[in-house]
Amino acid sequence: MNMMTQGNRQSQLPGALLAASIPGLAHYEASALSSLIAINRFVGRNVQVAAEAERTDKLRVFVSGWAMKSVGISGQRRQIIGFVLPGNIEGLHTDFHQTATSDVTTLTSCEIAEFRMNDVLALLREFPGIGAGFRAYMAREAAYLGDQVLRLGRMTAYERVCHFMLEISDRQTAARANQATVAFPITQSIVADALGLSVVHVNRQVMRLRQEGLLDLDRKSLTINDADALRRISGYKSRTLEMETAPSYAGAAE
Amino acid sequence: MNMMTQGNRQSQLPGALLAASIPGLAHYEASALSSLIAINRFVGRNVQVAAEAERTDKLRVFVSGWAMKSVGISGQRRQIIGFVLPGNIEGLHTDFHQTATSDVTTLTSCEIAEFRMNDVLALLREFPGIGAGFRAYMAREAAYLGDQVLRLGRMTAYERVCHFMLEISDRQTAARANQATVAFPITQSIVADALGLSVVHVNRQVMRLRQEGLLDLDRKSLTINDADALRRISGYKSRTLEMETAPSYAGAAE
DNA sequence: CGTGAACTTGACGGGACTCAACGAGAGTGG
DNA sequence: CCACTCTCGTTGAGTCCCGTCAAGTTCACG
Repeated sequence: MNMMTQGNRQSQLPGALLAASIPGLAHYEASALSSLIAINRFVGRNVQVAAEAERTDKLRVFVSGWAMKSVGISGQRRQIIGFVLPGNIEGLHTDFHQTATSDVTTLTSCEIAEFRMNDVLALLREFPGIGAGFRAYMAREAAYLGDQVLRLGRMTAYERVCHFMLEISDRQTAARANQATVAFPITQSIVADALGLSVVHVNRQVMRLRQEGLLDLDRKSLTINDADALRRISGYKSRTLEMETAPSYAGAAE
Repeated sequence: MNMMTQGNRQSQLPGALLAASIPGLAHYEASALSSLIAINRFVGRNVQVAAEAERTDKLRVFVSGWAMKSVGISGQRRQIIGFVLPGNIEGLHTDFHQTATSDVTTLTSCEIAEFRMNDVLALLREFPGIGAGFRAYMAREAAYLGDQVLRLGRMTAYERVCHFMLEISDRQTAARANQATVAFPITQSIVADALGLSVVHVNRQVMRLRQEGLLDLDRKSLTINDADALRRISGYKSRTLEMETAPSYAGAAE
């Protein structure tokens, strides 16, 4: 079921990528992070990177590729908690025992920069502002989780798909200009497990949205044709815009 | 709709309560937190303590009483994201703009210790271990959110109610010995909004669980008669046990 | 061109929602 | 002390959204 790691190599500047993933850092904090040593792993599709309740001492940044966080339930059923996209950090959400609270599995082949958690923690003692950045990052992840709860709890299948597509688009166009087409390297079966729906029903909603001309979707990419309509249907609110242009959290505290 | 604050007074030691809410702190870190100044507010039932997208500079600890975090959707519908119980911290999950990502509304009359966020942040620069404690606390909250996603996504109504009741019981008996009866000051309508079900259907599940003898429930308290059966039905895993007895996160990093 | 995974469509059944009515308890005011 | 009111809990009947089952199609890839 699982392919193994395909190769390791020393990266040029994974620390800089980590710093770039955390908005609101001061220059000296970012450069301190850049000095961290990491190992870049290249793993194939469908590889379990972390397991629930498994102790870990790694902090990972996804250089490229997608992954999912999921929990199994009673053997057959599976719920996807969230997705890890390029530039996202994984491994922050460990408890006091440094154990993960969900499985993490790659959905595509991925390049993953792995930091030693102890290195990161050592840096945190010297630069508290980095810790503030981590907390803000975790707060945003919690906001995504809140959106996921909202979708699953009180939305119809149609609304869920609209809301989900907007989030996927949003998270990829955060920094760049608003572009209609983004990567979409996941199957409808994955979408179904994320939205708490059956594959069949997800497909019905996608077909409907296609026929209405609101979006185009294939195995590789997603194109939003009418973002306003999708927002009207689902009540989607962006979580990224307000983050990326933020002032320094640490600085504001002075 | 909202009653106003009923009174303020200077508290004796709210900082100690804050420290106690964060497991894994060293003695000197806990005593540093204890020195923080707070204002204890007494608010009535159904008071909105914080609003989504509203800027806040407060960190709150609930001394007594329950509250809920919720988001509204298209006017009528409402989804409850999670609950705030006595001893819980609210206000950590703000983004870089220090804005909340959900509404917080009291479900009972509450005593709330309010800290100035800037005071807390200043302390964090001196004691990085406290920041680690906050991150671990946020990780646990994220785990609760993950459980919420699991309930809403892939569980039947019957399973959701079982899982939810176990969590409510668990979060109140964390430190104390396993007791069967815990406080339950919320209506079935609130449970419905948390579990993404209709009030009617929640009631049907509760009635069934009563008739099966698995639990007793009234407007004030919840009694778990057969925790094993409920766990078997819902696949519930405790999030508290592993936290409360944890070693120091900061210490482990040395 | 063969094979498997993913997508698509139809038919059918069931779990959960809605509507509706009634009962029970708590708080209020006369 | 007792009507009155309001919220909450409870139960039944009917409906619908969505899951399941099943079959067929398309596409990528060797």
